[in-house]
Amino acid sequence: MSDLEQISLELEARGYRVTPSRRAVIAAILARKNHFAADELAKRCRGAGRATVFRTIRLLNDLGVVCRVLMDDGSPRYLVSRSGHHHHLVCTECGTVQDLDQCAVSGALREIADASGYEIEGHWLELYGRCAACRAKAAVSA
Amino acid sequence: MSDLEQISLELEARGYRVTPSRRAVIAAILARKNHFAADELAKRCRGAGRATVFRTIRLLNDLGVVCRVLMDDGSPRYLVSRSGHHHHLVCTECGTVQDLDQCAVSGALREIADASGYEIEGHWLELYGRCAACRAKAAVSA
DNA sequence: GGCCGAGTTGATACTAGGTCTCAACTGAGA
DNA sequence: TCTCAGTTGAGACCTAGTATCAACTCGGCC
Repeated sequence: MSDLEQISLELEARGYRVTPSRRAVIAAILARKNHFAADELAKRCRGAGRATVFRTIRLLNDLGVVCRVLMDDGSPRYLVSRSGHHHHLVCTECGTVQDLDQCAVSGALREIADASGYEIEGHWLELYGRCAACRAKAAVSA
Repeated sequence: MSDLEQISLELEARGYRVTPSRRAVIAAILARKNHFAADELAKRCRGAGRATVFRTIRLLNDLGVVCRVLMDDGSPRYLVSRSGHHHHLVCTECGTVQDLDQCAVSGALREIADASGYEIEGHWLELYGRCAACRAKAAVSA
């Protein structure tokens, strides 16, 4: 079963209609190799209007099909990603984004909660750096 | 020495002029008890235009006088805060923001760097939860 | 004092990244 | 077939800024 079909089934299972516009947006998203800006997708995606593209991205975000990444310049991007709680490693050179399996702060949260009196409900973490490939490239050219 | 004077001196030391507009923006910022939106400040601050308010906030951000906090709904706010690397604990109920002394991820970063091959250069972390006061209030009213 | 030039200002236009509105369309079920 | 909720796209609008540019300010120099 293709990813498109899988996502369509997921949408139907949640009571959403799988319309041509939504299929177009999903196909456009799946065609992207790495992250994308919502507006850029709206421009490329001839099969759906801007509002529909934004709505569909939000829908897929709720479904856990895509997730939002904040780049180091603060601009938001979207990424086809696994669902559930995870974080991202963003390469500041080539822009690739890598999922992080473990949650780097889960251990520290309890400590912080104890110290501050807060009941911590959520957190937002992005890591920025240079990926192995870019480092290797830099080492060769240096 | 008042905070306003201290910041003015800091600006002068860096070669910036301390103009009436800047003093008005700084005074308006210092008058805020908690975080504020840049646009909201621009509306309240009669002594300076919108562009100047945004420029001054950026300047103070560079100086480390204020810092940017991302609320849990994604909207940016500014906060008079200590300079240097630190994170924030945002109360999702009353909106107060508390500085976090320790960096919760510094320990985990090396591990992640080793596992991923990334050279980690920076990170962005915000924590969201309910502060002690809001929890106490909820416990009483329950 | 007058001049110069860099720094600063505010109005305004513009941009990115979205959300809201609303009339029109669609499609599943009665 | 009718109905009605879900969906759509155009376009207006919003927030959070940045860019532009002519005008202003101020310190230093003659």
